[in-house]
Amino acid sequence: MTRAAQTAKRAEASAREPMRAFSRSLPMLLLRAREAVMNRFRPNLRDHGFTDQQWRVMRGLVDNGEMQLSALAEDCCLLMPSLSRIIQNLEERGLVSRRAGDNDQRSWVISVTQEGRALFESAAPISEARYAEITRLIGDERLEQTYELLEDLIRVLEAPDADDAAAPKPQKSAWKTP
Amino acid sequence: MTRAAQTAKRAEASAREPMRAFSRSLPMLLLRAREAVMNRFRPNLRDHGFTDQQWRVMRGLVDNGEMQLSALAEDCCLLMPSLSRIIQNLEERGLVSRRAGDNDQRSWVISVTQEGRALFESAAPISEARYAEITRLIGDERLEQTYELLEDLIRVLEAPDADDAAAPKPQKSAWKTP
DNA sequence: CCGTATTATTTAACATGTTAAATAGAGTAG
DNA sequence: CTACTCTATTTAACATGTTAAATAATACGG
Repeated sequence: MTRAAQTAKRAEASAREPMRAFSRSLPMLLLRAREAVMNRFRPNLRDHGFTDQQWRVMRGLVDNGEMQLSALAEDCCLLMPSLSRIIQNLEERGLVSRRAGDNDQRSWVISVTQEGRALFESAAPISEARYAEITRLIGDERLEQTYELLEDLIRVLEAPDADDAAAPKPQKSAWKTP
Repeated sequence: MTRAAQTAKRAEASAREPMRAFSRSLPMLLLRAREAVMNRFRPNLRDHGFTDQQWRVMRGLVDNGEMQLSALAEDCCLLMPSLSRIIQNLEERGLVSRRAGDNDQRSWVISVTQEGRALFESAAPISEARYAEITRLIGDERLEQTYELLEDLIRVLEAPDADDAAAPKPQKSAWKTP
């Protein structure tokens, strides 16, 4: 049976079955896949003194230059309370610095220091090599398919349903019932 | 340009570029995809008093019946220290119980209590409905493709490389250099 | 200009992730 | 049987995830 035929057969079967087996459910597969990927990067990150999240922050800042905290949180997929602590940590280690926002005294703008950039650059080549290794193991074409499916998945699920099933955020100026 | 052609073009390009943009890298896409999926389930889980991980444990136990702690950890993708605390919590709430292993007094065997099963079953239908909703939004065929790609990804990355790049675990009876 | 609502960030409290060390039972060579 | 080694689980310590509340600055209607 071809792969396409297998896919079609399962798609047909999915209408009948109550829920996919736990270990093979979409949430578990995404969790295991991410763990499998991160396990390829972690030894290098740890060797350079970074947690996963600290590395995401450094990477975001190096890629984008100085950023406001809330934008950095969005970019790194971190909640503000987590990012707040992470920045404090990185700041104490002299890897990032902050300045007040230009037009808004509530906001902070974060950037990497020279030391931060140097440490990042000492770790980055091995991370790139790991990424190339992963690409080689999966194959370019299959990896591209994976990118596209995941981006579609994110786009579809982050958009609110027509019937508001996912508890949509209230709009900025919510009208009140008269 | 067809989707396949786009895929091929990007695959060709990937050999040149140093690393995919941070926000669209495989680790970030997997993280965002999982968050997007879990956000569909969380409101229901919280309504019933479960964290993500507590729900995984309950689901694993209901699916598989009583399980040894270490097997449960593997099944739920949890580290033993985390699972140890989670079981203590669920035990205090009367949702699971433990007994000593049959042949090994070090091990514990965990099972859901009647109350645990009842609470699980009160939350499960809405979770199933959410899964069906996600399936509808993505489409059966694309979801099946996603399952296959993720399972491949996990299988390939969890297998140790030929050159042991991912720090393979030492075998049970490691021979010593003579 | 004032009072109020809104927004950016931080803090608090508890659950989990992560790594190392501690505990205790099981297995094994001698 | 004893000493040594492994193995299953727990504890400890610190970082992050998550939710609610606190702070402080901004925006806005009147």
